[in-house]
Amino acid sequence: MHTENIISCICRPGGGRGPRFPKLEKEILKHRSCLPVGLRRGDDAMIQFTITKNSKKSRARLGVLKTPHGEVLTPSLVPVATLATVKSMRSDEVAKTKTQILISNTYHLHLAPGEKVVKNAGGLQKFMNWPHPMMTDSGGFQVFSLGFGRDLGVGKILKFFPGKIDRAIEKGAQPKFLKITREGVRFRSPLDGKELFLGPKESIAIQEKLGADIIFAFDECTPPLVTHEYAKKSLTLTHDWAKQCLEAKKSKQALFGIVQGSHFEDLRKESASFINSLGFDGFGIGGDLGDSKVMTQHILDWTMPHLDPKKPRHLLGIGHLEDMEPIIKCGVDTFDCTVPTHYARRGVAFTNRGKLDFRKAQLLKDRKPIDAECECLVCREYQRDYIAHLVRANEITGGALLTFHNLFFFNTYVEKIREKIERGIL
RNA sequence: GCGUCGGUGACGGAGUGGUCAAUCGUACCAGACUGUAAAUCUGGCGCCCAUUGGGCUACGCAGGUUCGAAUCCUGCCCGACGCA
Repeated sequence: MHTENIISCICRPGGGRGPRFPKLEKEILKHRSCLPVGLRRGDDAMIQFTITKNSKKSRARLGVLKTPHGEVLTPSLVPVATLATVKSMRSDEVAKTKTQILISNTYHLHLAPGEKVVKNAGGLQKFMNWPHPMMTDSGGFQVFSLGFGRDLGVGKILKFFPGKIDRAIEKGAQPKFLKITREGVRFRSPLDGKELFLGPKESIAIQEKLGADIIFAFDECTPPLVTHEYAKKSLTLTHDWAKQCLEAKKSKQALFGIVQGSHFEDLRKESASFINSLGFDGFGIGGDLGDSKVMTQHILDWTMPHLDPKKPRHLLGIGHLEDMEPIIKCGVDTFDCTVPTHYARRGVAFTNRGKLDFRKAQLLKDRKPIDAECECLVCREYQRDYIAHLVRANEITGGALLTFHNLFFFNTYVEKIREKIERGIL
């Protein structure tokens, strides 16, 4: 039952036809955050998710995610703007890449410039001149990337790791540079050694000041190579934090709970059911995603059936081109990924004929656009030789042009997937 | 013309008798990158074979000293600066 309805029953007995008690209503609404977690459902939040079509061929669906800053047609890529910028790009340029929504980061924005600065500016959107939808990640990924990820030099998906059995992370293990406790995580910045404590309450407080439309619960993103025991223990922590996040939130921002459970079927199912039961506005699917794309698929297959189908599901940190169709077919509505922006700054463009590395000298003699079929501004107005020159000369404009193209290309790619769902072929 | 200092791999620049095919940086070549410690990181970079390894040619040029020279000596060539 929706919160507003509950309040309505209390204040307007007789299905709304009875006498009204506006003062009581106002009072209850004021203390809405004191309601038990289970009663405080997502309808408080200022997002609305409408599914416009369910695929008959897969779990894929089309939807519209309404936020106070506009609508997002789903499935959608969420480009990453960690420090309140899509690196190398102006926000008005990003808007021309078919980007609908961005995600920024709690941990990094807290360290610089600090959430107060952002709040003073009127929130993230005003701060960075992006008057469109936004999310903030909770800092949970940094528990991994600055923790075991840093220690072992591995990413979310384990590709190859020599001696991986000896390096398995056992229950009770701690990363070298941070400490994970029941209350939260004590970080030490690898940049300047600065300490930062982030737990569910801290993360939510920061995200409320940052003011994105959608915020995420603080979780422990588990590394690959964890034992079942470690993952299980970590899961109780993440679940505990999830409840605390719901309790801590006072704003009307939508809060997404994050499903963990590593690559273990029982834990993923348990986590999905539990997170689903708490009354979040939507879901994030996080953590390590196995050692192959097949495994990622399994993980999604275990998870999705346990999540309320009416609520949006965001897959955290996945989005190579070849990943998109499979994850969308599993029922993912939004997903963020650093790949398009990250690769661009390394000189790599994505095209209909594969990756193109602009560091290669041969492109200096190439007068063609990045991708003849791409309709982005860069492909219409610039040629490969110039971009190769910029990249090789280490000119920031090279990274900027490639970022523009990659974002446009990735967004167009998702757009085509949406069309496929629309036409019933996916 | 005299004097001083100097000439090292594509470039900048260490090394000043053996452990030197020569530290390091740049450039170049290759590879990696999935909720961004990321305009980053890793590897290669005289030539020829090779799996560890081996052979050859090299520190301006030509000689010399020495068991051994990029390193010491002599001459020459070139450069910078100073004095005429």
